[in-house]
Amino acid sequence: MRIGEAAAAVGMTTKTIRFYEDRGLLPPSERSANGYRNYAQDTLSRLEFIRRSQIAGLTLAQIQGILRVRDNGITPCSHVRDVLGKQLVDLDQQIAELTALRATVAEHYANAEAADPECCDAEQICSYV
Amino acid sequence: MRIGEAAAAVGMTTKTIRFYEDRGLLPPSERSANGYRNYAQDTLSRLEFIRRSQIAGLTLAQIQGILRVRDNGITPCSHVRDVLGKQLVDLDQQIAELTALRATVAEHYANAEAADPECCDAEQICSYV
DNA sequence: ATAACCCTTCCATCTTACTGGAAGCTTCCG
DNA sequence: CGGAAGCTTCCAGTAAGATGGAAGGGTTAT
Repeated sequence: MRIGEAAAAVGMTTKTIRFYEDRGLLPPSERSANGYRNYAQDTLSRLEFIRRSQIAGLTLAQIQGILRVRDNGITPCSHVRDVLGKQLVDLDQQIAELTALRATVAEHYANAEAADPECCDAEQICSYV
Repeated sequence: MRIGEAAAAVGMTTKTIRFYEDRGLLPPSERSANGYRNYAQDTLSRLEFIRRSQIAGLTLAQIQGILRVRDNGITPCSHVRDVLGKQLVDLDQQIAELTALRATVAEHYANAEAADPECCDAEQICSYV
């Protein structure tokens, strides 16, 4: 199947598929006599895997790591488990940081709501931040 | 005071200060006869305001908006309140998204921990993602 | 045959907030 | 006087993940 057909099948653009090939997430594809890329079913599975992984918040670099393991003939299970574990830790940290930031901003906001409009001293630009 | 001195006083680099000027967060500064930038105290306050705002998670574009209001001679209180309110809404949404993502990843992770290492079917690359 | 697509490569652009470096002044210290 | 800082401008590059377009050629349906 040609690139446009593959793209339509998985809901990506041809641009994106070429980009993935360029970035090494897809192996260089077979070409037809006219130079067109020629894809088999397994490429669709691979593209769908990439999408599922992205939905799980993995970066293309992490996805590439998993695919490389698989391409070396090893079942990537334990590698995937590690990546997911690290992702959980990262997410927890991001959530904690955002939550702390939210608290800070909420405090500033409460001050800004409570205070007098003539509050702001020109010298410090704004006393609420 | 020259740019290096100002930078040291607020803990930024000279590069950053020039960058802020370039982006319009600082007005074009006065120059000494030799062409060097020459700063007064109020620039330090402004730089510190920028930093405080960044710690509150505001973007340079938002900060610039606040500074523009102040530079027009208006106390930016209500504008700041609006920006902070929007920031709170944004943060809540980001936190909600990350929390949902975390739940998804945790589920994948739990599956990956529970299953058989021979789980992965080559066709779908990995059944845990 | 001609329009309407599809394909190729390569290069540029987007966002954010800087950072690094080159080439060339000025100033300070000994 | 010499060398080390410090200053100037301008240009390029970073992460991430695409997206857009130009220039050129192939394919298909009518």
